[in-house]
Amino acid sequence: MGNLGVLERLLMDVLWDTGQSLPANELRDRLLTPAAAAASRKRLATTTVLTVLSRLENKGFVSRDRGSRPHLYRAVTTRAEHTAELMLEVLGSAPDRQAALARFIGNVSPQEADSLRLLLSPASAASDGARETGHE
Amino acid sequence: MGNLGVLERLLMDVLWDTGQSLPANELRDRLLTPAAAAASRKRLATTTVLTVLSRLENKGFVSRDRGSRPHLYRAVTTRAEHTAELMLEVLGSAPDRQAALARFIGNVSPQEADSLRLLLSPASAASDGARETGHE
DNA sequence: TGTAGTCTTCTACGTATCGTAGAAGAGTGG
DNA sequence: CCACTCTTCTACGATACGTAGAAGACTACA
Repeated sequence: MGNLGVLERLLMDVLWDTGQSLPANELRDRLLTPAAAAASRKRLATTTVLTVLSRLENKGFVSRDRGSRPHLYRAVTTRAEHTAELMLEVLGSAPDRQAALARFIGNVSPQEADSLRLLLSPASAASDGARETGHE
Repeated sequence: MGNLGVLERLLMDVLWDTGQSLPANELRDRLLTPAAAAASRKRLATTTVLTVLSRLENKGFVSRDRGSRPHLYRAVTTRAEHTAELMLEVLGSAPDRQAALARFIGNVSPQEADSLRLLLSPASAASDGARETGHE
């Protein structure tokens, strides 16, 4: 119980990219946008999108506003949260977390290593941490 | 192209736990060992194990010594490598890596944060890095 | 060297997930 | 109340995976 299919992920990416609540039709259209269309897609039926959105809702990735008439969908978490969660999940599934972390660190890019050092420095260690990195 | 099914993973865990090359039957038996049997499993047919091992071989997770008569199977990578690779893959799939890393750091346990600091400290920054953590 | 026993390969089936979408029902605006 | 839009239900094909039998390949011993 974690990962997403290709279309599911594509939709999440659209939702993540716009921070907004969008109706299914809008989402369908944005799947043709250069960003998403990288995966060379044709126009999908609206019902297809709705089906996938329902599945995403069940999985807890999307919430839906049933009040507005065309229902509005939005991502429940941010992409960063999702990514981090996945990483933690992977890490958690290893009995040898230390070793895994070592390997991980040994393979991130130097810039990322720098970021990590910064993020780990006492200054930024505020309990919640991780709020404003502001890139995107 | 990355992840493993439950049984596939169970087998990999057995292979990772023993560093050795093992024949299919031995692997079958070790699936009943407390460690693996946590997933409450009954004894599997040898062919089942062989099928899964073949699939793992195709996926590049396992290599097989066809020279020995009962073929011998061993893990191609270590679990730590695998875990790290997965983590990197997840991280790589995020356009906002910085933010993802920030979230990640914000949620690892304090001990792990310590480990990370250590791993990132100049002392251990030898190019290859990450070799001897020696835990397992 | 023939034969029993072991090991491997091939083939196959059931289930879950996911992409895909039509058909029919529910709600809304005029 | 009627046409149109939106949603829900149902469904089908593909793929991955757990599972294993049947048949063929190989080994070892008599």
